[in-house]
Amino acid sequence: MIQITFPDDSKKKYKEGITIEEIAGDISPGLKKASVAGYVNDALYDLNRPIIEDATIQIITKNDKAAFEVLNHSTAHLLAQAVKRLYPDATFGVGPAIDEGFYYDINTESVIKEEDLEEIEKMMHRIAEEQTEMTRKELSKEAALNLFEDDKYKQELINDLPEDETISVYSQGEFTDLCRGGHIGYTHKIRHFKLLSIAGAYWRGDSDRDQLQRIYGTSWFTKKGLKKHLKVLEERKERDHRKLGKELKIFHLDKDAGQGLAIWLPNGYAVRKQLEDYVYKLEKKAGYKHISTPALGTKKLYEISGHWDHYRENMFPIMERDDETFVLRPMSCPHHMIVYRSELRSYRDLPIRYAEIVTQHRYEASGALSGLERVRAMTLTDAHLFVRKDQIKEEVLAAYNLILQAITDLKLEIEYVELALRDKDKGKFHDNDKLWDMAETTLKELLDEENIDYTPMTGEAAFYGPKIDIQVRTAMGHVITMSTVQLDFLLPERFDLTYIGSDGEKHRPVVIHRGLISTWERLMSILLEQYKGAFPTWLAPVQLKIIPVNLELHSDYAKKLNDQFIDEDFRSELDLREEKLGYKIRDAQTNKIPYQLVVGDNEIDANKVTYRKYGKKKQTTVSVDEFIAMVKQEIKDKT
RNA sequence: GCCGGAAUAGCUCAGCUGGUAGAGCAACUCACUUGUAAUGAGUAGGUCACGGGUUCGACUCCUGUUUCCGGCACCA
Repeated sequence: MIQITFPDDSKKKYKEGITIEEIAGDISPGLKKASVAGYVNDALYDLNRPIIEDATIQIITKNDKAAFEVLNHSTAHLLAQAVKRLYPDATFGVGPAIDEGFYYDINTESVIKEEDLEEIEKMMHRIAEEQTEMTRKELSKEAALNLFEDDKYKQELINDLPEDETISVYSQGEFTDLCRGGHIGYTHKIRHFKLLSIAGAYWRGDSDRDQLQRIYGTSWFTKKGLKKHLKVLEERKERDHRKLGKELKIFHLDKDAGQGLAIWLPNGYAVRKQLEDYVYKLEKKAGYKHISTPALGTKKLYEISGHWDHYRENMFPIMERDDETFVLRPMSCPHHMIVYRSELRSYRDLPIRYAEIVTQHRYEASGALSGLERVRAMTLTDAHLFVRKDQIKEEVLAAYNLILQAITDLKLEIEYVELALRDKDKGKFHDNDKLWDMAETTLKELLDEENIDYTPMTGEAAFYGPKIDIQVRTAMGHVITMSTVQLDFLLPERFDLTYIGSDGEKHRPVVIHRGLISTWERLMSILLEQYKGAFPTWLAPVQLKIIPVNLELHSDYAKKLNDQFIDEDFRSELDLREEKLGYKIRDAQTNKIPYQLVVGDNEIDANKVTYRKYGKKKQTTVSVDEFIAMVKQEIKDKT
């Protein structure tokens, strides 16, 4: 007999070899049905894995977060078994559960197509109906290597396992897979799933190695859950910034203009201008000075900065004219170093904060380009802060808080904060260990002191230094970098930047690179998805649309209002087209204009307006002055 | 860049196994002159992404290129 301790500290004796499923069944039939797996002394156990010693257990039920992972991981195994039946030559890479489902990487001579997924799915259902048990077996490394002797991927995985790690395999029917486990025990418990897509993926994420075929899918405990998720996927497409950007005439991409080279249309530029003005004001208040430097610079400038050595592959090819070689700038830091260097600086001058609206060009891999999210020409307000060492923390923190301010004002949410560190084994980082350690330690300390949760990311640093990256999740579910604060001890060295200290000696300043809210391109993609194209009034390309009920009778009043609104700095437009009222109203609504004003006799008589807020049915009649005050307040509040 | 898919009117899409293209919306014309999501009638609009091939004949089949889409790698 063994003693099982439950989360509430109650204890009960069971025969050795009892499973989570049996214990759940002992408590209640309902719990048995809802149980998915369990934690046994904090280790994830399959539903049907025998427990052989005294243990504290916790039953995972369908509603627990871990349950979804277990189910999806098990579904990945089911997928692999089905694929193996249909494609006997198939070998497998990894097949984990992910946020919203699972995938499995497959190597086969056959090319699996989108249309084949249906057949694979059918086979999965058939296997599930066979009601096979998923059983665990632990074995020695030697035995494991033997078992997978025809599978180079599994061999590699086994050889890379730590020596003390237990090697386990899971079998269901004829199919056996290397796996750490945490399974649902029986194939027939997997019922509501869908295969979603097929894509290429490099073995172990290494572009120099094999490319496998990756099948993505999602698996749920109920039909309703699956259906709901599929609907979410559908709805995401509706807020795709590429679709909204076209519908609302925000931007245009044209292959004759060049791939990844986005064109801002009037509506898009109207929004961007508001953002530019907003950021300018924010920076001015925070003590930044704005400058302007060229998009073109000498190759030498980028050799000094180190970009030529470390970033060349992301740069457009050089241009030669007379005896000079030029490059299109991918970043603005080198120019800002030059600006700093242009005068003699005193310790009293620091911190110096330079900001610039910069258009930069980067040669991004063609396959990476996507709408406004990844482009080859991008504009942002970039900034570099030149500080003394004793000012680092204060200035990094101030920059971080400025970022928080912008993210809050834009109603965005931070997904998580990354601390990007270097990987000493990778060559892409400059090699001054002392500077690196100093920079990394400083940032870590700061984040800890401020109680900011962060995820360390080894190898993700910029070549010149570590960075704090602020990640947001797009409506499409992608996590992307929104803002960044980077600490740089290298460029001051390379440009020989100095200031005169209180001791009369030359000292080295430190540079903080700061990206506030990404580039206008990326920000626009995020905002379009965030707002579903319905911009808040302060950003909307057109804020007010005035529609006269009758063109002959009410146009004069509409024009008068429009003039007045434009004098108030509102972005107001008149709709004087010879169309029906209903048509114009629909047009204003489909263009997601915040305020739609219909004016007729009632309004003229009382010098009032009747407005309808976008998305709302309610009509409100107020005096013109009241309306102006209300909209002004709303713009001010950024709501 | 890599793996897979796609490309038909300004936009969204139909077009079965080869017989040179169609709808809705938008545009234009005419009539209608309107109180909160599409007035009606008509007109025009296409080297079916581009190049090469197979064929009596190619939007359709083969092939190359370009761009876009789903991922991977890369990244703001």
